[in-house]
Amino acid sequence: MQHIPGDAAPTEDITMSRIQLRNRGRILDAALEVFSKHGFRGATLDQIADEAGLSKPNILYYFEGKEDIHVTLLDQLMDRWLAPLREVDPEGDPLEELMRYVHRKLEMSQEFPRESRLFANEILQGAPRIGPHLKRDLHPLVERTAALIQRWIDAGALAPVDPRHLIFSIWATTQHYADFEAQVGVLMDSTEVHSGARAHLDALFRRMLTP
Amino acid sequence: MQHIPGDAAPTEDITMSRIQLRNRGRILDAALEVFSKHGFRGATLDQIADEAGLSKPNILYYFEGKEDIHVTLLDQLMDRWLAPLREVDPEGDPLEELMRYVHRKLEMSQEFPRESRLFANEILQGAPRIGPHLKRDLHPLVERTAALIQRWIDAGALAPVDPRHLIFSIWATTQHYADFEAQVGVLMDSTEVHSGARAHLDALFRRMLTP
DNA sequence: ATGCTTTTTTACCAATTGGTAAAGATACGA
DNA sequence: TCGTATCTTTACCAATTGGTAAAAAAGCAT
Repeated sequence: MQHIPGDAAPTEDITMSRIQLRNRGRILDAALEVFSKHGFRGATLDQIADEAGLSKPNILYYFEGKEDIHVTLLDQLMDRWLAPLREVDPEGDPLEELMRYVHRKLEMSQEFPRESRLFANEILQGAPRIGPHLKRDLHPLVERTAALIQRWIDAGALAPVDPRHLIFSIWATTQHYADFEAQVGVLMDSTEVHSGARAHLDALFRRMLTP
Repeated sequence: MQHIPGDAAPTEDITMSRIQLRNRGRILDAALEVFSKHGFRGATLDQIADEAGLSKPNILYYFEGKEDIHVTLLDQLMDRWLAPLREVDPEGDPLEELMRYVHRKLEMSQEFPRESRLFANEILQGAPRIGPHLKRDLHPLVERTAALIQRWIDAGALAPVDPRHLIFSIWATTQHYADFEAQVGVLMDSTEVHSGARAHLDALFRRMLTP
């Protein structure tokens, strides 16, 4: 009688049946596919329903609406996306910690290109739905990391760099391989992209950061 | 009697009246605004008409349809976008030529953020309309430039880099400031973005490329 | 002014969109 | 196996979408 799925669940899932778990999963995966390809406004519920193998009304049984699906997707994404930055260890070797971050970001771009594109789409369109999220979660995390990098620089463990711009450059170069895949694919044989990118970005940032 | 504007003009404008020139300009500018914000599928003719200060049917008097506007915009853009790469001078000083390219790309990202986002949107969505254009125009240009860079490296004038990945990194880092402006704006005071980016990218690529 | 062309508006479509109501089918515990 | 709660389908909407037909209004050369 309760009909949890779509209803604005205040505390979110108290319990979810196996069917609910499976279908919500299918829907979110289908939505990731469609949203990452066409952006929020360009995606349609029909496309998502088709991709998920469910009827449109059935999808609206599990989610309150198109926006609900999109927001759920972005929320889930944020955690996974910020994790590598959180794992930068203040106690580790500065250069190796940052290089590990570069490599993890590149691997994520290669392993989760749809997620990268979903995020890119949202930011491109002015971050209308994820904006507050960025301010609340991303901003303090970047501040903390920038301060850490600055301390490392002051200690002489890294070459002097603007920490925030460095972070931007890492994001830009790694995500480029996912977000601009259609362009990269035209210009390079896709077999050599992976290893080539790894070696190149390693050299680029190692040279930049070695004192 | 001829009604040139929207009609599939084979050789394009033979002559265009002042009104045609003005209104086509207005429409393309409005369309750039809307397409760059919402992508092709997310943009509507009504929005474009509104932004242009013209009625929807009037817009369809000047262009064959939504797609025609989009393609026209992308065609115009490609020339401007590829110009800096074309201007890399094989006779100039290798390092300074590439640094000049970096700075020009960054300036374009700052001066024409809408164009950058229009392009990013198109690529993100798999380059459905500009794909052939990329293969025909961009690919040979990149090949040529990559070969030039390789020659410079072989001559010992540049540090050894994968030329294509270097080009990707330049594109990624410079366009990031336009395409991800919504994110950059959350993380940095917008007054320091411009000069900071310039100094940072100069250091990044100079360090990377200096033999 | 006149007659012609170019431009703009008004009044429409047919298709697609996100979303709903309610009946029907299915699972599942007692 | 029965009853209840969960899940799914069918049959719809109202709003928006890209686009058209045709009349009305400007321009403009003579």
